[in-house]
Amino acid sequence: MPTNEKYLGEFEQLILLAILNINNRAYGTEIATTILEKGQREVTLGALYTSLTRLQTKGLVSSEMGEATAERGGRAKKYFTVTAQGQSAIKRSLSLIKNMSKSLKLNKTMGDSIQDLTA
Amino acid sequence: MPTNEKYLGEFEQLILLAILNINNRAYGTEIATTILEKGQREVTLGALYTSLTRLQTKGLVSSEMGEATAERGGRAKKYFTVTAQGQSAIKRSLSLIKNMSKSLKLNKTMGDSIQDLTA
DNA sequence: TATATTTACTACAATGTATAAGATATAAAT
DNA sequence: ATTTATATCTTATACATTGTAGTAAATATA
Repeated sequence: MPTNEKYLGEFEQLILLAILNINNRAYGTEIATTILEKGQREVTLGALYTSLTRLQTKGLVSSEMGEATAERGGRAKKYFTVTAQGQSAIKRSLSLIKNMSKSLKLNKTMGDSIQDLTA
Repeated sequence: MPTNEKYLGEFEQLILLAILNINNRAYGTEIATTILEKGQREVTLGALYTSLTRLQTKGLVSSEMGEATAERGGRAKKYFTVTAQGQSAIKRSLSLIKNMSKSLKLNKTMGDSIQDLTA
């Protein structure tokens, strides 16, 4: 595989999708909350920042420093944005799953679920 | 997370979907070919068998030994089937991605792609 | 100074991937 | 018929990448 077509883990997918859901310029806690609400999945901030750093190293997200929280202060926020390369990566990842899941012959419960995804 | 709700990697997803595409009772080479054709992605057999063994350890697939290839012979095939637990896992995994990708505000190219996936 | 808020560091577990070796049934050769 | 060759398939081993969490560090406001 070419360098820019490397494997994208599920957690990385979730993070990219969460940032896109926030419409970019998203910071740690905000991303974690989005994944919890939309993805029904808890994440620890340590795990999240580790992945964000790796995604940035791979050029899939960029970051810029912001301000501290207004009410109570604290450390400055770091805002993340999905790069064009990141969009290509998530797009490719979703297409792959779509291609593999369509036209499956499954039991009813499973079939409905897949149909719901690809209909 | 409970034990049966552990993380499912992208490659593991592909393998489960490939076996389902074959309608179960699928063996190594056959699975690799399916992933290549439907997923547009090459896999080495070594990587595949390693993952299959792990999936079986987790109870997501079961296996049974079969016969050798008719024309040319060789080692006996090992047939894999997705278990009920495996079906639940892939279903959960696809639902997660669906929930995270719907109602995204993206650029046109990206938007069309996602819409195509979740419409 | 105390505390809430957020990020960075460190370490280990799980998953992805490939190369090489092993096993075995048929085909071919003599 | 026995041996040798070869195609077919699986196992074993090793290392890279990604997932995850606990803990420490930084810093603005109360």
